[in-house]
Amino acid sequence: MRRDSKLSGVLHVLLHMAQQPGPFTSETLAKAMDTNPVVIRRIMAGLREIGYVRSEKGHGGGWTLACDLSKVTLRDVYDALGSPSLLAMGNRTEAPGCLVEQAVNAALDEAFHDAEALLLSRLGEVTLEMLSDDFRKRLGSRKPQGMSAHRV
Amino acid sequence: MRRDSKLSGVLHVLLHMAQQPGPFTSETLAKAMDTNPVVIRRIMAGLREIGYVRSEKGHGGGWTLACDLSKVTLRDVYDALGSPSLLAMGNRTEAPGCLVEQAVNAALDEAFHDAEALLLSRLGEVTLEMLSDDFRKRLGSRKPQGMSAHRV
DNA sequence: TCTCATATAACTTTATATGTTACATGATGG
DNA sequence: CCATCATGTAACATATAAAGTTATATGAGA
Repeated sequence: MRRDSKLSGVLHVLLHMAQQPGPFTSETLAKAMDTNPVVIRRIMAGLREIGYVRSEKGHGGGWTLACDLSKVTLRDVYDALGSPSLLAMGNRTEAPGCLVEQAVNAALDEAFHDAEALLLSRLGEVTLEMLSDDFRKRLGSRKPQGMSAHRV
Repeated sequence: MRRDSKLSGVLHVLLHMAQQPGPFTSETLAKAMDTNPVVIRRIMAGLREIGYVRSEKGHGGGWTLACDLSKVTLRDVYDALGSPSLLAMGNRTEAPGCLVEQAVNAALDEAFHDAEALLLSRLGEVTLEMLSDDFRKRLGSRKPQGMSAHRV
């Protein structure tokens, strides 16, 4: 199954933005992400509605961070994307008349629910700031002489 | 994203088979599952290789359970299906040169891994026999006067 | 008013789960 | 033996959704 990588993508964008003051055009971000500007606008739209980023049109426009990185968790970002389903597996039918299937669904649902809850909880423990710090640490150990530039 | 329902489907088949002695033809099972016989053969192939079911050709042939239901867990069945990926989300790129993406991946991977581990652990706690017992309990409370037939 | 940049709808591409058809193989019963 | 039944499997078709692309509208500077 093709795996949704919007969360991974959005975090990538946000972290890039956190390394230097904005604004960043969709085209710039798209190049860094090796994708299309429209894709960037699409995944950023949810974040804008919630106020994590702002967008400006025209000359000197683009995307700007508008949140406290230490207060936004990966869970928050996930929710801003519309809380897409986390699991690649599901029940064959959700409200089956077949009692066998009901028994199967009940068992699977419990396991699925627990796993989802744990994942959301873990995402809620990590802030964007923690990610940014981790990035800078990686940058430091790779290029001890400076940290103004980094490969995309 | 479309969710994989092979596990749900296989369990459904196995539980149906557990309610009465076999063998069952792919066509019979397909009707009960509202799908195609070839689909049944496809999802049963993995189980046969591991020895959870047997298949016989020709007259009187079909699929037969060949395992101790109390010893086979949902995790075992999942593995027999080839251990398909459990999560609907993944990293944009797995081995990125970008340090930002490495930081993102590291954080997500940890959360993803923990959730997968929990899910597998939960699946490992449930045996086919437990599911079968649960089914019979549901059947009993719905049709107290007998338990030879059930809706599909 | 020209250029830049976002906003968004519509469309295309790609991946993959699922469904279907066709034919081969082997087992059983007459 | 040979007709029938059933699995085994490859090949093809369909459905759905993620991701990419194109086109056009809108608004903000210079």
